[in-house]
Amino acid sequence: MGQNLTIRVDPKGDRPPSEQIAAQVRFAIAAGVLEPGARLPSVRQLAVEALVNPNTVGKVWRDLEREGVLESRPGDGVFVAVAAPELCKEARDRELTARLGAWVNDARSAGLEERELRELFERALAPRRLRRVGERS
Amino acid sequence: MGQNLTIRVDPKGDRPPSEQIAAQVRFAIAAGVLEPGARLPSVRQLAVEALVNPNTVGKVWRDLEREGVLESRPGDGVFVAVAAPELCKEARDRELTARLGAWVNDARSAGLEERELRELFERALAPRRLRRVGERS
DNA sequence: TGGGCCGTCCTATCGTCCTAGGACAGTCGA
DNA sequence: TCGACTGTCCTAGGACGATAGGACGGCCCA
Repeated sequence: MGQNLTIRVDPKGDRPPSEQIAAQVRFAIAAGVLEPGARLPSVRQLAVEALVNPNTVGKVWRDLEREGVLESRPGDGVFVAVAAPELCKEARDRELTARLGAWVNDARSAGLEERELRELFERALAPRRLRRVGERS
Repeated sequence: MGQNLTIRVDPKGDRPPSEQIAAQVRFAIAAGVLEPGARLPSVRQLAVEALVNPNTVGKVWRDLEREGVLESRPGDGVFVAVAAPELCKEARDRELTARLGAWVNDARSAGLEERELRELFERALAPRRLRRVGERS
C-alpha cells in the first residue's frame, strides 16, 4: 500500500470542498491506503487535480496538522503522522456512528418502522445484487 | 392526528435552517402527523418558535408550495395539499435511500467490512452498549 | 550557488445564504 | 367598515467559505 490516493471534490456538494478533502484523507488513512510517513500531494498539485484553489488545499493540510494527523515539513512536503491511523479511526467511527444515528432518528420521525429500516439497510448494502435465501450474514 | 407539530432548528447545523424546516415538514406529512388540509403555523409564529427570521419560514412555505406539498392562501394561511402525503413519502424514501447509500459508500471507502457495517447499524437501532468497532471482546 | 519545488501567509474579491426591517394586498370576524 | 391577522415582496447588510494573486522563507539537488 502507499501513495495511491485520488481526491474527488464535488463543488456543488452540501459540504464545502475543504471538508470533503479532509474527510477523504482521514478515511484513506483509517483504511490503510495512506500509511504513516507517506507523502501527500503538494498543495499546488492537488489543487490542479481536484479543481480547487491551492489555498483551499493548504488550509486542509494545516487543519489536519493541528489535529495531529499530518506532519508538515516546510520546503519538503506534508506527511502522514505516526499517530494518524489511530486518530483517523476514532474520528471515522465517531462520524459514521453520528451520521447513522441521525439517519435512524430521521427515518423514525418520518414514520418508518424498524422492519422498513432494515429493508432499506439491506438494499443499501447490496444495491444491485439479489438477496439469496439463507445467505450467511 | 393533526396539528401536533414542533419544528426544531439547529442554527449551527451543517444544513441551513430553511432546509431543516422543510425536511421536518415533509417528514411530518409523510408520517401522517400533518394531514391534507391541516393548517401550518404562520410565518411569524413559527419564526418565533424556531428562533429564525420570518423571511426564512416564508421561503420554506413558498418552496414547498412550488413542490406541490403546501397550498398557500394569502391572507388566510398555508395548508397541506391533497397530494402532499404521496409526494412526501416519495421524497422521504428518496432522501433516506440516498443518505444511507452515501453512508455505506463512505464507510466502505474508510475500510470497514460488511460485518462492521451491520454492527454499527444494529447499535444505531438499539444504542444500549458502547463498544468500539472491530474491538475484540 | 542557483533554480525549482515546498508550505505558509496576506489582502482582496466574489457568491451564497440567512438576517433585518419595512411595505403591500388579501382575508376574516366583530 | 375597521382592525388584526395572513402570505408576499423588496432592499440592505453580515457571516462564511472559496477564489485570486502575490510574496516570503525553507529544503533539495545539479
